[in-house]
Amino acid sequence: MNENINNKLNAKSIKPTAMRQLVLHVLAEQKSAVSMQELEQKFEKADKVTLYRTLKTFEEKKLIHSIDDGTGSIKYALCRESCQCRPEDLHVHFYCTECKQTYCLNDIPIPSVNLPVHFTLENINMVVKGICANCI
Amino acid sequence: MNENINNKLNAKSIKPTAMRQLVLHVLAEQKSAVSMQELEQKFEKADKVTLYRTLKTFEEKKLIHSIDDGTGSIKYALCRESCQCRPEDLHVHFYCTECKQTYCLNDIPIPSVNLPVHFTLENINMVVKGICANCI
DNA sequence: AAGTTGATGCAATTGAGTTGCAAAGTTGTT
DNA sequence: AACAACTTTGCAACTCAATTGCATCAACTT
Repeated sequence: MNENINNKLNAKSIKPTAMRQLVLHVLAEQKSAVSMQELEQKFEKADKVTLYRTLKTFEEKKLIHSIDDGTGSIKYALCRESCQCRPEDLHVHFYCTECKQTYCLNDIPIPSVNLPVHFTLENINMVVKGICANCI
Repeated sequence: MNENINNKLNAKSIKPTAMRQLVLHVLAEQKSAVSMQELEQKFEKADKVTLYRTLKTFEEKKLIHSIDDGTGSIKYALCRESCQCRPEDLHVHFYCTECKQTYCLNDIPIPSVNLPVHFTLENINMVVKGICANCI
């Protein structure tokens, strides 16, 4: 298993078990965010629950972030190195209604919103739906 | 039953059945968006499925809009008169982590996003999480 | 009044996410 | 190496919201 994988796990203080190395390896090669179900199918033998808990752990440790794109199944994608999952780290996500893929638009930060007085901000979710460049 | 209710139904060409009048009436008096479950509890006798289909109809006819606030249950709220549910009609939603209510920030339009080239926009969902003015 | 269409209500299903618990694996101590 | 303490994994079973099928009921048409 790639040395890089273990570095990433260690950097976020996640014990590098075989399962976790495998899951991280697969996540790292995705071009779009994946659901638990999709991830499950990428392994021969994979227990849904273990996968579920692995993703939970990764998310807690801010190695990945989850995206609720409104399709009913949550998608997961790697965080950038620098990401702390703070509001200012967040980016826009794009769901293509044609290829049904959810993409991280890492270069597009979520625009700031002027909330009404006395509203405080903790988090923002912004998902744009449309057709991606590949599907036009 | 209020004459206004029937006008609204007629305006969106929805047949004004007793059920629909009732549901619209309840929806109209809400200050925040409600889930199907919450709505169900506001009636003595209410069938979940009828409610479900009523809401679907209302949504199709653009009388209400649904909000996926990330809590796992979809919320519904009345559209404004002028609303066509086009991207430029959309507003930001706010989920308060304290009172667990989801509010339409009708006065805050969703900021425009510069998508990468060849991405086309159909729809945007933007939910801000935090604490609302009542809960501070 | 019969026929057509749409609305409603009940039962049952789907599908994603989640929990409980026991078995297997890992780590540290003697 | 042997043991205890803790963590991770895998199976079964459950929850909860959303959805479908189908039979019944209501309203409108000719």
